[in-house]
Amino acid sequence: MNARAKQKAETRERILESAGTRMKEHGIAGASVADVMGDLGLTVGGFYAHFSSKDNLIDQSLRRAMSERTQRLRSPAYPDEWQERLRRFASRYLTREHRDDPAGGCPMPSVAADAGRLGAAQSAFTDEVAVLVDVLRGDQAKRNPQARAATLATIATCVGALTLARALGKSALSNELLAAARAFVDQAVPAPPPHNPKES
Amino acid sequence: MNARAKQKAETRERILESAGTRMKEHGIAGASVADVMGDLGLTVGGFYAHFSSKDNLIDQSLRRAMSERTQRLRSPAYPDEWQERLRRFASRYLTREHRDDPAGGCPMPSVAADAGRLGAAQSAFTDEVAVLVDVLRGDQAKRNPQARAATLATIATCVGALTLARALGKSALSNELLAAARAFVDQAVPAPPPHNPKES
DNA sequence: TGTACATCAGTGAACGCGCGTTCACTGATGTAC
DNA sequence: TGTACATCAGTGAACGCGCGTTCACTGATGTAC
Repeated sequence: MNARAKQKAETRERILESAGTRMKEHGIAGASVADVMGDLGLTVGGFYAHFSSKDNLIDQSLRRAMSERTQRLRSPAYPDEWQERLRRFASRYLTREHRDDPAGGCPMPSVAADAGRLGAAQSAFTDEVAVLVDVLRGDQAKRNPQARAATLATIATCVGALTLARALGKSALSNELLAAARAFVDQAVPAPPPHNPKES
Repeated sequence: MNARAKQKAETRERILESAGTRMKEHGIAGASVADVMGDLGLTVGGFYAHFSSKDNLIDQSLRRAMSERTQRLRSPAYPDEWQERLRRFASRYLTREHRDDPAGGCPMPSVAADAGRLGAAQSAFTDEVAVLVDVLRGDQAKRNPQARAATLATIATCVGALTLARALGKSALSNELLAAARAFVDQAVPAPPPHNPKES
C-alpha cells in the first residue's frame, strides 16, 4: 500500500474515532461533520473523500464504537458463569466514573433514544445489541433462554440507570440511583450453581 | 378574566401540550418552535407572547408532561403495597403499545439523554423524577429505604428497556426485551408481606 | 539519478435549508363616554 | 345604545447562524522514462 493510501486509511480511522467520541458526548445531532473534522485539524471539505454522507458516518462509527465496547467483554478476566458475568458487568457499568465520562464510556445511553428515530443509526444499533447479548452472557450459556432473558434485562437496567443518572447530574439522587440499580441486578440475577471443585 | 385573556391562556396550554407531544415523539431538538406552533394552526411570531425562549418552553412543557404522567399513579386503582405498585407499574409500562406510541406515553425515554446535556431540560427533569419516586412507591412506604431503592431501580429498568425496545424497532428481539424486563422486575422486587385479613 | 507529468488527500468558499428570535403590522376585542 | 379610541393576540417577513453537501483548487506524493 502507498504511503498516501496508508495515510488516507489512517485519517479515516481517526474520523471514525472522533465521530464516536463526539456522538457519545453530545449525541448524534451534536456530532457535526465540521466538528468531527475540526477535532483532527482538518476542514469539512475533505470529509466526503472518506464517507458518502453523514448518515454513512453515523452507521460506521456507531458500529465501531459499540463493537469496541463489546470486545472488551471477551477478556479472560471475565468469569464463565453467566450470573457472575452479568453482576460484574453491572457493577463496572454503574459507577460514578462511567456516569461522569460519557466520551470514554458506552455509546448506548447517548444514542439509544436517537436510534429509535434516525434510520441511519437504527440498524447499526440493532446489529450491535444482538452481538452484545451473545458475548455478554458468555459461551457457557449459549443456548440458555433464562440467561438470555436475564442478559437483556440487565442491559436495560444498566442503560436506563446510567442515562437517568446523567440526567440527574452529580447529585445525591444520582448516586443513589446507581447503587440501587447495582443492588437490583444482584437481586434479580439468580445465584450461580455451586462451583465444581475441579474448576475452582 | 377577559375573553381575550382566557383565549390567550388556552392558547398557552395548547402550546405546552403540543410541545410535550412533539418532544416525546421527536426529542427536544425535534420539537421546533415553528412545528409546535404549526400544530395549532398558528405562526412562529406569536410564540414569544407566551414564552420568553425555547428553553423556557422546554422547561415548562417537560414539567407538565412528566407531572401529568406521575399524577396517574395516584389513581385509587393502584395497590397500597409498594411491591405491588412497582410490579404493576412495570407491567403497564413495558408493553408493545407503549413502545409503539411515544407521543402518548412517558416522556423519560425520549428526553432523558437530552436532559443530561441540555441545562434547560435538566432541572425540570430532576425535579419531576424526585416527585415520581415518591408518588410511585406510595404513602405506605414513605420512609422505607428498601422501597425507595427498589423504586429507583424499577424506574431505571423500565426507562432503559423502553428506550432500547424502541431502538430495536418492532422486532422479535424488541418484544423479548420487554418481556425480559418485566420478569426481571418481578424477580428483583421482593414479594409483599401476607395480607392482613381485615384489609382483604 | 533527474526531469516531466499524473494523481489525489485535503482546502476553503459557496449553496440551500431549517433553526431561534425580532419586529413593524393588522384586525378583532375591550373600554370610555 | 352608539361612536371613537386603546389594547393586544397573532401575522409574516426578515435576521444571523450552523448544518450537510458540493466543487474548483492546490500542492505534496507517486510514476514513467
